[in-house]
Amino acid sequence: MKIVKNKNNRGGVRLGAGRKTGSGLYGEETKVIRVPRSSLGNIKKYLNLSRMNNIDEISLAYKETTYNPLVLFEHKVPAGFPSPADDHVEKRLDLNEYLIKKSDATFFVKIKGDSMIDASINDGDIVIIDRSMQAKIGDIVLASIDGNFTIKTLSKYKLRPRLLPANEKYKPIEIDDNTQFELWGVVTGAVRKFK
Amino acid sequence: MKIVKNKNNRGGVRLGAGRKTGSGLYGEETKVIRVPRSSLGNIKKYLNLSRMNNIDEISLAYKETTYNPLVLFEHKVPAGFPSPADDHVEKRLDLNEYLIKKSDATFFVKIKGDSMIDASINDGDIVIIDRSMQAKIGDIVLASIDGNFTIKTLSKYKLRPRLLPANEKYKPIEIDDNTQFELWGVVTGAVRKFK
DNA sequence: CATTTGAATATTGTAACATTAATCAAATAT
DNA sequence: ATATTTGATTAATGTTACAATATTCAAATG
Repeated sequence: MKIVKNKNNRGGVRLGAGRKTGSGLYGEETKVIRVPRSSLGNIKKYLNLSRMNNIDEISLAYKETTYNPLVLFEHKVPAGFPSPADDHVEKRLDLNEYLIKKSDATFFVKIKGDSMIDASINDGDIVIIDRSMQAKIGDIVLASIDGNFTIKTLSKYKLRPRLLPANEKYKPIEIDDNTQFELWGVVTGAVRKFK
Repeated sequence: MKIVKNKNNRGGVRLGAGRKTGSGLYGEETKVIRVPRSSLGNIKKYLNLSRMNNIDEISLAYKETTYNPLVLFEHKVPAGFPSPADDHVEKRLDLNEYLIKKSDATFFVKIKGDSMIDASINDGDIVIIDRSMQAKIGDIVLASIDGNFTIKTLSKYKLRPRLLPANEKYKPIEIDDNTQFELWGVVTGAVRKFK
């Protein structure tokens, strides 16, 4: 047997050596989960998404509508506008009820960017999406194109789907056989907070 | 030591016994993957949604754009926005909660006309009004002018209040001593229904 | 013939492990 | 002096292992 002595004698114990926390792919803690094989591709693709286009974040609809009775005046209010304190003219409105049909199939997406500005959907708005609804031509939809999420108007061009941004600055997106195209749901409403 | 004999003598080796493949949650093979913690909630939600919704296809009659839902990911969570990333508890967004601060002082008005179109408030929208809030210059307010109600941006001109429409077609409304002017509240949000 | 029961086996969440990657400062080279 | 090389060190990551659970079957029982 031959004992090989190291040519080099470098390195050694060093204080504070080693990889730093947060130096990983995600820069944060990770967890192990088990997922169905058919979803693996989508999930990995999602994890690899570098940018999100005009989607900021997402959340689910509240399950039980907290019926929060409030007054609604709907009209052109001529002279003699009724006081909101007058309870005989009031209509009650639950925003959840008004804006959400199927809460199980509904979720929210916060909008980033100005690509839907002509449809009065602005940066910071939250749009309401129904996943169970059939998308028709002309509907505003949430879709993913080659891994990027976007909210656009669904249209048709030469027998293929096409996505139209509601802002002249942007071009329509054509879908061909080489385009990964997935429809996530139909935008049924939008809310905005001023204050 | 005491030897306990089983009262029962059932069961035993049986051919073909045991759980069947495909009897699991997803009905298919699963795999284990590691994902960043902030994505956990959305991935789980995605897995839930795709399980309970067997949506098949986009309604465009044209073939192979199969509905293959993808995961949305959430990056930043502003204050007050519930985080779907919470491990077990699936938090949901309550629109009433999100848009209304003081329900006692809040009421709704349905918008007619296009005078606020530049503020992305359109005909048919419902705006949310807080009566208890102190109106500041720049706020969108509900006011009555000589008995007519209107929604405009509050501004100031020569020490007097002035109401600005958010549409170039319309002129600012000046308030003088002969004008009946009353502030009814501050517009804190708006909702719109597409479908 | 219906019900009870324990064996059998897939499922599923999590822990453990091995491999890879990143980081540091001493040792060496220039 | 300054730059480069190097191995120790430690986090990150993908995979396997494992324990607990859920499901299914048919023999034993009533």
